[in-house]
Amino acid sequence: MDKRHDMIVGAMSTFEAQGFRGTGVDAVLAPSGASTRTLYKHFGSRDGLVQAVLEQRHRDFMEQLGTARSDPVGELFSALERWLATHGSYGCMLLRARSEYAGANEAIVALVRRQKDDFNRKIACRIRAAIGRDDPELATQVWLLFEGATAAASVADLSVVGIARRAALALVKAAKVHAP
Amino acid sequence: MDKRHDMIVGAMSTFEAQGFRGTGVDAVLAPSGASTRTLYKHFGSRDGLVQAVLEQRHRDFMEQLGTARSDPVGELFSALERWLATHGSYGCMLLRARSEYAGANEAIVALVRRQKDDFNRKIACRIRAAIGRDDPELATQVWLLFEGATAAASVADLSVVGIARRAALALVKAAKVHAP
DNA sequence: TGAAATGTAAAACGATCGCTTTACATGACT
DNA sequence: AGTCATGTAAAGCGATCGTTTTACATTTCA
Repeated sequence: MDKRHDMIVGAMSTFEAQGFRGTGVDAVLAPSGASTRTLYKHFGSRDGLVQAVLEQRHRDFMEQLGTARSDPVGELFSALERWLATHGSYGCMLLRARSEYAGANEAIVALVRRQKDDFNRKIACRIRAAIGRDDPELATQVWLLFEGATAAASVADLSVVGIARRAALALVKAAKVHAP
Repeated sequence: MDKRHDMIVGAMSTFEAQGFRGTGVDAVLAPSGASTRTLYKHFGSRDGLVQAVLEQRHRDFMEQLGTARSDPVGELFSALERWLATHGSYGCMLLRARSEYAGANEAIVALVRRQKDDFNRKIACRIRAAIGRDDPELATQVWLLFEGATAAASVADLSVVGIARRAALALVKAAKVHAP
């Protein structure tokens, strides 16, 4: 049962650096040292492993965000900066998978959509903690800054995350002043 | 010389819908009806065609943005909405190519970085037109909203573009009030 | 007219793909 | 002790990959 996790972790780092469709199973299994036989025993297919990797990825990411505390929105971006510093900036793995498997594996496309909905619920929660009420448009704006910073960091330096953070906090502050 | 352009246009729509690495040359050439022989005569390799597609894409996109007029920043997002409505929402093709060819074709990675720098210069120009001075941080924030909306539209509906636009205009307005 | 340029159609190249199979090693648990 | 689960190693499956090649049709223009 431990090997399964090793394969997921190893495959995740390979997919991260090389993309999904352009990488063969041998390269995907190399980091964990697993044989192809074990791959098909555990996951049924290459795409099955990809799905497992994406599910693990989303769990890791959501966990790592922590819970809202003194600065619910700002800490969202602190978490992103920490994540990118340790994992590297390659763009959002979930969206990358979605775009590579569009028209080839609808289960993966649907999975990513659900994961992004999940993430949006978390952001809405942080907004409520920050301004004391729901504000769907503000939540979406913070989401866009978050996704924008994630994408931009792959072609610019990590300072874009702090810049996104200040934009988000400015929008939150403006929403806090004005009545609903 | 016309066939070359047909191949680029046809390949672009195939890459857009199916991604880059997961699509064979036959599928890429199908829309233009060109033979593989013509492909290698014009572009030397499959990757050569990919590069030509990306260059054409960037040109099309930058042209379509038009020139700053009454609302330099807001019109950036109007243009994005128009673009996504006609081309479909699959995420930024340039960033998608970058992430698929990372570790496999450094020329493509470098090309996309240059294209994004180019786009950032255009945004900085719009910011100057809007507030009468340079503001690099504000320009980056508008860029992040733009990239965020482009990415988000692939998993949410097109209304995210209007929401990004309002965030951008709010940030610009705040920058216009306060002194540098 | 006739050679050069530009195109399609189709077969075939070796390499690699995702996947299956056979054979064998290791521990764990009743 | 012996079975069962879990693993590696390695050969091989047919299919498909990017690319090259051969053969032939068409336009262009000196």
